[in-house]
Amino acid sequence: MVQIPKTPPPASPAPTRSAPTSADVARLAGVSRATVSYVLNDAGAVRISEPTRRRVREAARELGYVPHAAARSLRAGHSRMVLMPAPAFPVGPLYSQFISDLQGALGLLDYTVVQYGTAGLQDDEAARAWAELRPVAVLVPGSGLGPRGVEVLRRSGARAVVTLGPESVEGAHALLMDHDVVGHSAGAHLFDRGRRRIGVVVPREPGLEAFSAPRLAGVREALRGTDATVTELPLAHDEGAAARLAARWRDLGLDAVFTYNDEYAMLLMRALQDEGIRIPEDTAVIGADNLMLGRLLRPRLSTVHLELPSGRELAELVDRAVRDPAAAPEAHKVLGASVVRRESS
Amino acid sequence: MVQIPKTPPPASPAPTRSAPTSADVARLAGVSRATVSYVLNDAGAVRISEPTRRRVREAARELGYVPHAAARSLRAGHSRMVLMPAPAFPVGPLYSQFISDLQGALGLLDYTVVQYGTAGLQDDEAARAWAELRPVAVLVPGSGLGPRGVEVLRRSGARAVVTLGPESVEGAHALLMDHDVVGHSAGAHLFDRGRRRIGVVVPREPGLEAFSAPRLAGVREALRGTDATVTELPLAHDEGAAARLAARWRDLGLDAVFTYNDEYAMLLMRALQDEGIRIPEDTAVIGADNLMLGRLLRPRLSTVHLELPSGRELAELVDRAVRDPAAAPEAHKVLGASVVRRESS
DNA sequence: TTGAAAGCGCTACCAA
DNA sequence: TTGGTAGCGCTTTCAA
Repeated sequence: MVQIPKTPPPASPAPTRSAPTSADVARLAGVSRATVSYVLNDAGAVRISEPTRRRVREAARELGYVPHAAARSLRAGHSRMVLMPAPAFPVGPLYSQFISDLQGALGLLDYTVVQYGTAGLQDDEAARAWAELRPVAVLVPGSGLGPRGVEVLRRSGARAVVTLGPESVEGAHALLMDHDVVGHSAGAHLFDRGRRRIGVVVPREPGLEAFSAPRLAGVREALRGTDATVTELPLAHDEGAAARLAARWRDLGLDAVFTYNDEYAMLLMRALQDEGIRIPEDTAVIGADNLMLGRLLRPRLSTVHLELPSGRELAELVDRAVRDPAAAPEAHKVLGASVVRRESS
Repeated sequence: MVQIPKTPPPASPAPTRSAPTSADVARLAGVSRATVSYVLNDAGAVRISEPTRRRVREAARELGYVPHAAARSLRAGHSRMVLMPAPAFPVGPLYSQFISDLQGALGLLDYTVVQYGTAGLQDDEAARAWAELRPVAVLVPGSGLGPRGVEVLRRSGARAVVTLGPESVEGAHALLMDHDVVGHSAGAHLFDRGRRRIGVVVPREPGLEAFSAPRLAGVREALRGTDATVTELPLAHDEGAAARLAARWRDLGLDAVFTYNDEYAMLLMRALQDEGIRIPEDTAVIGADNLMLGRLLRPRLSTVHLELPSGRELAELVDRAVRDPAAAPEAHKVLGASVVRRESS
């Protein structure tokens, strides 16, 4: 890093006097703290004269008063914070978009979404860390939360715990996103296209098993009882690995491959084409996630389009659960999948 | 959404009795709240007998006691929360990775990173919302924070405010990530390769101006005083737009193009190739961000590799600033750029 | 219409 | 070695 000298060392901004409190505002406005609270929260029950209101607001503005969320929620006994663990590794545009939507939708319902950076904590440990913040609801993607974690969160006052993952957890609401439907769609599609010796790419990258295993299982399921075979193809997301796999492609004798997602499809297609294998004549290829890049490949990539729940739907589920925390946990199957056939299959 | 009936409506998990407090633990263990606090925080100054410790821990475990972060930090007068706004739109793998690293590094220094979902709040409004949480430090990417926002945060007790963006803000530390170096590298490279009529893709997507404008400016800068020309090419990230741009490519008479990043490069390359334009013979192409996909394109994509600061470096800057909040804000230029030449230029 | 004061859960000082 | 207690900043009930 290159230090850039600031021209005039700016007067250090006021020797870190601590933050103004409502008492400071009260003092400056010449009223009590209660009055300050009434004014700033637009308390309906109490009538405060207009001149007083003005004085209070003025004082607050002058001091740069910002209420202290911790104190407030301590007093109130609850908050409107919805907590999610921050993803530990880069996630695709699909999921990012989903999070954004969800944040927006929950924001409309006056919740505040907070992504908590849980670096390396495991299960119950993580649940405890989250519970310390006393969120009103917790949303957990993946399968990192067990029944004990759910229990910890509920006992600490979380009125809704929602998992987004392959299976439901005792005591928690569940948005079942079983990725086997993705594999199922892909497998059925390839079978319909007359393919019988079907490869399935399984990423070697850690953290992806949660998705890859069900997708593989879905393919198997779709082909159960047919004469088609399924071959598992472990593959790291780098060129070398793809080239090595492509080199033994003819020996594998596959006539189709489901590549886990569009990015692995691009990787593998490139390697196969460099190897002289024709797509789709020799090998049909289908990806998943319906990313933009699939349309840019040649041949254009067939893919499985994922239908995630809308942010609004999930936000409403959370809100319902918060309002009636005693209700039995709901479990919803929310992952839809549809094949987008292009040229590669 | 499809409702899946749970087989036995599970006994609603204990009529939401509220969370156990340290007083509950004390009562159960037959000690005072002070003792509970000492034991659970391993207070060094005080010696508690082993049997007592055991009783306290046992009681805490039995009740599922989790300390209340708000109460704790209210009492302590500070927290170790580092707050960042959650990105409002999907960001690339580069930035996601950076955030992850940063979270890890700050975690090692015992900070907790929280991404705050600031849906639609603007500037000062957002700053105030963040300030309510009384974070010890605030990290703000982009240019959404003005001097007033910084002031609000500092007055509310934030000991470090760090901006990650094109320019430094009065009162805040700055990690200057001026993307003009990216454009500069690209422009210089294309010039060195003998190109003189240079196009620069400018994404139409909102939210990207913060990056695209400096990248464009960098190209201009690199070519200032030469005989080369720079042509701005607005482009939306979809096939149709790319095809339309490609259709008038020959009229544009460009012999090189810097595509903003690798994804737009892929989009445009595909459209150009479909139009029969040879790369790099007719038009040289260079992207940026050095994504995996560039290596998979044919011809292989030249790109500008971005050197972001490591998470550890930034974490240490934050830590320094927190420890000495009175110190004059530092400004560091942290964005490095180097050309990775492949086949497309 | 406004103020006094209790108390949310926690920690740390001082006393026993 | 342990307990009592004040007080962090806020809201809200009760009194004036």
